[in-house]
Amino acid sequence: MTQEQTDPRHLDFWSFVDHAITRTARELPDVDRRAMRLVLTLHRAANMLVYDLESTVHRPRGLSWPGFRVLFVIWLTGQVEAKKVAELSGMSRAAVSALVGTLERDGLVVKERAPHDGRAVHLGLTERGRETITDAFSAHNVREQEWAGALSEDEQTTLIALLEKMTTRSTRFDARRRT
Amino acid sequence: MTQEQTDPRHLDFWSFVDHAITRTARELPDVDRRAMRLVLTLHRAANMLVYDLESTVHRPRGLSWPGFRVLFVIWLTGQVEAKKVAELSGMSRAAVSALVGTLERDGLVVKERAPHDGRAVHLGLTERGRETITDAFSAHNVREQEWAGALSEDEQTTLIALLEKMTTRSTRFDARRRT
DNA sequence: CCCGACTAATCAAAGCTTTGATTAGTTCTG
DNA sequence: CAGAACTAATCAAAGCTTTGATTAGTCGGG
Repeated sequence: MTQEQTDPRHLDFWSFVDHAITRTARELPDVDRRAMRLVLTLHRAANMLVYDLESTVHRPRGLSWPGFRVLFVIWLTGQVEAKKVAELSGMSRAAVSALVGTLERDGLVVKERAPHDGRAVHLGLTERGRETITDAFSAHNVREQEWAGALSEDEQTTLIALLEKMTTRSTRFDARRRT
Repeated sequence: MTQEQTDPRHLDFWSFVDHAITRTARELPDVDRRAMRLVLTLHRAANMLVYDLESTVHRPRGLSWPGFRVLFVIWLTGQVEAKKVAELSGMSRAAVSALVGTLERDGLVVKERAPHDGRAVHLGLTERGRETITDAFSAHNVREQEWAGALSEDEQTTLIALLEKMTTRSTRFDARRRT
């Protein structure tokens, strides 16, 4: 019932995925190892990337990662409804609402009632918001290039295509999305 | 200075990446579009995957995504120090400490002082913890297979290889990692 | 033996996220 | 035109995350 335990002391961040797959397959023989490795690897890659970008680029500029994302969306769309920002950034409306609170307090975003709909709020950047996002995005892209540079251009193109294929096909089995 | 704004109302979650790249390249001509697309696509894929797994598999079983990850690591390693769990799961020690608090309260994890080091805490699963993680992981893997099934086996293998290459090479430019 | 350096865990404060309820404003329908 | 149905935003409560400080225990050198 209880699995035999090997000594975990030799494990580290890098060897953990292999260990996890081997051991899980022993416990649960029906497991699809390839799918398991795919999800573990994808999750880990995204986490590392975000942690690195946030700590080297955004926090030093006083932005959080979600704050950067919201600012980025508003920068690219101009005046937008908060609802749209939530949809485009993949966040919940409540999260955007809270986030805009701090961005407004920090003088990066302005909020005003929409002219033809008393419920909606239109968001826009302040001058300082614009300066912040262009500076942050430039540094962000430099760092992105370091990450992408681990792969050849063809490899990058392939990776993008595979990720896009996986996400667009996820609608076929009704993957849950934020509404 | 201020960019001309197109009407953002026609934009949606799927078209946003293309729009973002086109518009950013217009504003900041030096941007590397491929690197930009890579990071946007990777981040989005990982988010969709986690959101789907968490809402269809884990929340219905009373687990959060981070809670699942911690339980998973303890399941695979047996008795471990909290520090090791943090290292293997890629979380901070403080996060693990807080998370273990709720997992212990929910009767899934037990905490005991390490025999030969009065500072360390050893973590283990309760019987209920073991039942919970095996049930959750089985459902988790079924769902993973749906995601992976969007790609052929060769494509899955390629995707895994590219992600691994990118993450292992990230050490070459000193990507920040949690310590 | 004891002091200083180190290390494990936890705490504290601030911020972000989630779901579900609430408030306010709009639109459809009879 | 009034009420019902709907929609945008916000609030509330609970949980997770981060960094930096604190507490407690270990260990090596003088």
